[in-house]
Amino acid sequence: MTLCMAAVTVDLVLLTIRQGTLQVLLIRRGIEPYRGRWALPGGFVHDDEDLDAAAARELREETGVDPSTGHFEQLATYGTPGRDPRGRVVTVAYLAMLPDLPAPVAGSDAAGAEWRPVAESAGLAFDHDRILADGVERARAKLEYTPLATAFCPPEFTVADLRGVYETVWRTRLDARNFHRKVTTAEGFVEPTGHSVTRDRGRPAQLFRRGPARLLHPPLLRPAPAPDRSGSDR
Amino acid sequence: MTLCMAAVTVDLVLLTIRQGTLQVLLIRRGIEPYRGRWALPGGFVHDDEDLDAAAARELREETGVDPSTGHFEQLATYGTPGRDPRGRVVTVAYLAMLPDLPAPVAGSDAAGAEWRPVAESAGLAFDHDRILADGVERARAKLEYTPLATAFCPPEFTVADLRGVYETVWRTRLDARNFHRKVTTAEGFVEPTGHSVTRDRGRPAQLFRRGPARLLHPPLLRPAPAPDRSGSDR
DNA sequence: CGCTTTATCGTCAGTACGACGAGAAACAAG
DNA sequence: CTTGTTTCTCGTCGTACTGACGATAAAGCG
Repeated sequence: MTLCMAAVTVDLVLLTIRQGTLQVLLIRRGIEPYRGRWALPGGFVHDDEDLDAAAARELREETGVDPSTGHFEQLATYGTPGRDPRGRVVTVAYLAMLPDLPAPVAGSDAAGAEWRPVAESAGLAFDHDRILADGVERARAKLEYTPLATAFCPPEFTVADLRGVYETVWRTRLDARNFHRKVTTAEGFVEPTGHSVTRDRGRPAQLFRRGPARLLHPPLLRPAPAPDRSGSDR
Repeated sequence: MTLCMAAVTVDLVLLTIRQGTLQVLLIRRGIEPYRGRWALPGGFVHDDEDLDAAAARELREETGVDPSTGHFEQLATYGTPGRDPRGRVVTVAYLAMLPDLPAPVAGSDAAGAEWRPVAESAGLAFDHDRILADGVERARAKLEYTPLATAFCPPEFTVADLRGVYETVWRTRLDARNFHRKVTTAEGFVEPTGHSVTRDRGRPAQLFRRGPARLLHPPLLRPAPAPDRSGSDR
């Protein structure tokens, strides 16, 4: 039995919503392999560094954002032989859902870090297409039974903002009135701040902040996910 | 930046239901560290071997079971420095939900492989307590919105068998009549075989097989998971 | 001041679910 | 063979939740 030693990296699927579209932070690779191609940000895990800590460090390095902003979780691990032509590399992917950052990609050490629409992100380096797809699918599913849509929002937001998150991530249109009822009556989903704002036009909207709930009971299900979906393992 | 090379292993959380309790396959360790303690089965990933393939191989080696039996998925990855006193070891954990195997632990190469109740499995080697807990929690959650409870059942089973799976894994009691309605009317959950069997006493029950659905719409929610649950990340 | 736009509240019917009654079909005991 | 017990299966009822959609409130615009 061969004992496998491998390089261990973390890759980040950083999702946010900008200009009404779901966007992911990508880096233009400056070196081979895949030079000039877009890739997910990531890097090697240090000796004596926890996986979560490595991912959090990369997040800070790439975006200057504190991991406590938004939501952060381990996604999955990818280690198919040959996924990196330089040798055996096992990567632990992390998924983050972040609000639209005012100072985007500030302290980034990677040259060409950029928010790019997920819909136009095919053709990434390595197996990052797959990792991104898995991350997006995870985010879609989590919106159903958790209040994590608020992770895409700033500290204070309106019901319409929150609805926009669902509509963007799910690529659906939701009824504003039913959504409003669901969100405001669900226990611990959002809490009113008392303030209100006027956006563009129309009646001013109440501002809310995140509530304490970690799960939605009952969940907020997607309209009709087609008669059957493919196996959602991994 | 230190480039981290690590040994990569796979660990298996193999769950089944035996004698009305949720059980996990454990191995009595014959060598240091943690000699004599129970641990999850697992082993090193071979060179040029995919992670999924390594997990499937271990499953076959430990149980003689084909991975297509039951359900099999990646759970999470654990790589905290010091989790293995021998050096940096990153382990990719896999979760399997298996029917009660007629020939249990047959081709097992590990000396003392044994099915043991999850409830009595505290004090495992390494961080396996945590991995097991994560696996059980994942299984509990998946029963809600997937038809994977059938993975614990043999090819043909009764509604009562299936209800037993839910009751055992959730440690709850469900109303037999409501459960029967839910299962038989949910699209693609189960399909009648036409046969029926008499178990101990009582009216004979219809036999079913797994249906084609991968998701339950709407889900089968647990009664009342306490007012609030802790963060369920990782 | 109407008109448009957005936010919020309300209504109504259909679906799903929890609680529970009742019949059907087996076995065991008398 | 009858009665009782057990388990499976079908129904009923009230409540909760959801989807469709009408109506009102409160802003900006011309």
